[in-house]
Amino acid sequence: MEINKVYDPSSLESKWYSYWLENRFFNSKPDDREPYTVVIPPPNVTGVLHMGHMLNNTIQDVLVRKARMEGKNACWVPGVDHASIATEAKVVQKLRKEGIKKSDLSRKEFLDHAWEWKNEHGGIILQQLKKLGASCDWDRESFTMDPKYSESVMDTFLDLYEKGYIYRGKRMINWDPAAKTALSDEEVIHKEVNSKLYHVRYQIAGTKEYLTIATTRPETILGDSAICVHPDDDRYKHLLGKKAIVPMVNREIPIITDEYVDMEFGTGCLKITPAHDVNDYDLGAKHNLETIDILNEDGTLSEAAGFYIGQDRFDVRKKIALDLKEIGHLVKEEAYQNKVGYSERTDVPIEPRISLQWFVSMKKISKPALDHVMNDDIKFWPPKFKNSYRHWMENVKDWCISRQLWWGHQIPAYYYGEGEDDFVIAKSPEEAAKKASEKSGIPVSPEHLKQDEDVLDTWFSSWLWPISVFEGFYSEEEVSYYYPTNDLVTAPEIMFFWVARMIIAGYEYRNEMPFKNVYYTGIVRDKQGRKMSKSLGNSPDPIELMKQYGADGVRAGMLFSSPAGNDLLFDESLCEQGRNFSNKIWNALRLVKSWEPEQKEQPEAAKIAIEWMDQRISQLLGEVNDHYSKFRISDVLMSSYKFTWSDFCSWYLEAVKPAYGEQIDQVTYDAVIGHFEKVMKILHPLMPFISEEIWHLLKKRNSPSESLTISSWPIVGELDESILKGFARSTEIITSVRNIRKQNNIPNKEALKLEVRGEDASDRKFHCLVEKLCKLESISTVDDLPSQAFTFVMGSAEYGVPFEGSVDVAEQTDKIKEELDYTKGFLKSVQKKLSNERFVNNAPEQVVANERKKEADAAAKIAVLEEQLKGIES
RNA sequence: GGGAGAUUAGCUCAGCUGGUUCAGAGCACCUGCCUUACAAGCAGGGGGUCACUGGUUCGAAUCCAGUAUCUCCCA
Repeated sequence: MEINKVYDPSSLESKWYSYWLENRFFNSKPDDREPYTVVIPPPNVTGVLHMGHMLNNTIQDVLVRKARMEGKNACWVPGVDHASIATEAKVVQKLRKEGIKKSDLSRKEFLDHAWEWKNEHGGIILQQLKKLGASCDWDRESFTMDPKYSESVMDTFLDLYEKGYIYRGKRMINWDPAAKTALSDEEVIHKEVNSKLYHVRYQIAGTKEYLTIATTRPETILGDSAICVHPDDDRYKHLLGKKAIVPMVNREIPIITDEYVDMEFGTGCLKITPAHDVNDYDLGAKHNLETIDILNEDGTLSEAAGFYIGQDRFDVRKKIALDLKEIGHLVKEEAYQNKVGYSERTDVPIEPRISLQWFVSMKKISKPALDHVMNDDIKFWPPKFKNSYRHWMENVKDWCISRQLWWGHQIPAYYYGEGEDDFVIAKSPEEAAKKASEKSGIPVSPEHLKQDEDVLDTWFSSWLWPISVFEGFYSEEEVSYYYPTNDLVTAPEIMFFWVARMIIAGYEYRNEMPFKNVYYTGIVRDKQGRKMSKSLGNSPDPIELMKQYGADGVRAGMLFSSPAGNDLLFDESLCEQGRNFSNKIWNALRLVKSWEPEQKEQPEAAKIAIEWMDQRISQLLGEVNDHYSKFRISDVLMSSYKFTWSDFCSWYLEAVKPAYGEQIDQVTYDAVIGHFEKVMKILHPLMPFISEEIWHLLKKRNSPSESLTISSWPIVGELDESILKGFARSTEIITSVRNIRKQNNIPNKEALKLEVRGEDASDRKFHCLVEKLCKLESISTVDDLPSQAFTFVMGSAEYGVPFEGSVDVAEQTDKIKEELDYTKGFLKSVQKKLSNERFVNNAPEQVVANERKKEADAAAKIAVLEEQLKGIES
């Protein structure tokens, strides 16, 4: 059979992916096997595949494929979330291009457009994941706005409202003036920015005196309702009870005291704008201050401001500074660094704003979620994230869940009157009418009800993900089998947004954890350590990468340097390394397939190599299984990589390789195929495509049921250390002999002899290997090594390669002396330790015994070297 | 401002309860090789006061304290 010299993944990958799908290897139904469940962190429906997804989904696929091979009923549920803000923005933008304004559309018309967009362009990312080899059960694809899913969101809202966890209230919230919606605290990103501190003076009413405040947001003085100083601040004691006059608007506001004020900061005078600052809001409530909302929802100034009406807040900031200067109220401006909240989605500065919103009261409902993580019922990998989780949970704030958007789950609140409390929560207008009639005491018909215009935060639906994807609110059939899921693989960035809330929902609705393990991946950064982002343009296109290096190559590339929770400095050369690895495996196959076995005697070297390979695979499996159990996926890859390249290819295949022109014997051939199969099994979760391809080339497989994807994970056998040690020793001898060849320019073709003195009998078993891999004519045991020889010492055994012609005596002597010096120094340090009574008395017996062995070994080696030296010099 | 973590070879990182896994791996680098699977390769090789300063100990990369630098999270 002709096999290409270079591995070409392009056609093979699509072939195998289709094959897997056709044979429904990824589909799962409850049965009597142990389930292994993973729910995908649903990407944003507007999303396209980026490197973060690649890392995250590679890891999930590795875990899922391994579990599948272990005989578990593996179920990986794919899907996307509806991403209220992002999708709505996308649709608005698209409509604008078509000349349609959102404000000209009815809610229904807008949603029709949105659904059209979703059906045409939404969820591209799921298609892209197939290129990566993701073994999801695609029949289970979920969307957070599917009918059943939506119903569970409504029911949850209803339930939590009835339990008293959901309330409606006027609060200070984070307002996104671009998206014109409220946001939760988690959707605000605090960034350090260079801004200015404006010092503005206010006249004291009825005097010629002034006081000066410092603010980064001078436009908000139009909404000031007090000046606050520290009660102990002697500078201002005489002003208490007086009033200050707000510049420009000339409003008189009280001067009050509160210990909240930091006397050291600025001038020690704090202006209070309850409508536009969280802390000021609290102070305002405490001191019963007027709240003057000077901003419109789009961030322009409102009528209440009195000036600059309709102008943008940032334009006004510049203008008011000039105008204040003009009237002599701007004392100074200084450069200042402070943190400003930005919208996670639209990246505009957030405005704190008071508004009527819906909230989930978090304190009580989140208690079990804190406890079960802290006691490791749910394990975090790496565990260091428990700290920040606890911190967040212990200081959890109420969750603002209403969004002033249309795309999403419309809040099931129905208003029947103008009063703040004139509403009911219901699943349908009919039900609402019934409830409203009861509540108000007057008959209300559905037509008279007005449903809340707002939709729910997207996370209010995705927190139900591990339950709702199995329709767990309506049927036990699937959820009782698949829930709790096993492993969640996600980014630490959404620990609060999502992970914490899923845990809360899990305990609230199933009284059980949603997953047993949470594996936090690192962030994919570029070589310079910068986060990969669209705006920086420093992220490669994953699809292009896969074209270039093969999906397996990219998967390996992602895993090479991704210890759990550590950021990954991505470099394309890692994918290149992955591709090279694919090619290495491919060529190992070419070698094996070039053999045509025949009935003949098995060489001794092959027999021993096979024995060793059995052991080595068992040893590797032990390591790999251990790494998996600790979610050390990059170590799984590294162990498998080194094993395959070095042990399997460089040592094993070379050891069993028939001599040129000869054929291999059947027994060895069968063993090699068997080992190759095991290697493919071990590599399969990491590199599914090439391993499946090779699996089918190694042997004719008669039916899809014999595919690698659904084959069984190999069993770890009993370890025989003597074989592993013996082989390791023989590789050292081989390396030494090769070294002699190299240093003395002895061509490979020239057969050499090796003479040995003082070797253990057990080592002779491996002589045939040494002979073969060093191209030796013979190995013989002698009493004295010839003087004309290149020599080396291992332990107390001495090896020599006899050499015709003259040996450079001086060079040989130097070499031996160097080694002798080192060994003597080593012996001295060991003896020093052993002569220390406190060491001998305090150290564990085993440690002391080890030191004694070191001493004996070193002494023996010194004896050999000294004798050698004598031999040469004589 | 509060908290968490990191600092080991040129780069990316292992190194568990202190002692033969103690100074490691992969990549990069250097030197030889177009050796009949693979130059996307083979064989060999050189690189590190384990950030710094003290302490505990018979013994410290490992434990403790402080210092410096960096990263992240929260307010």
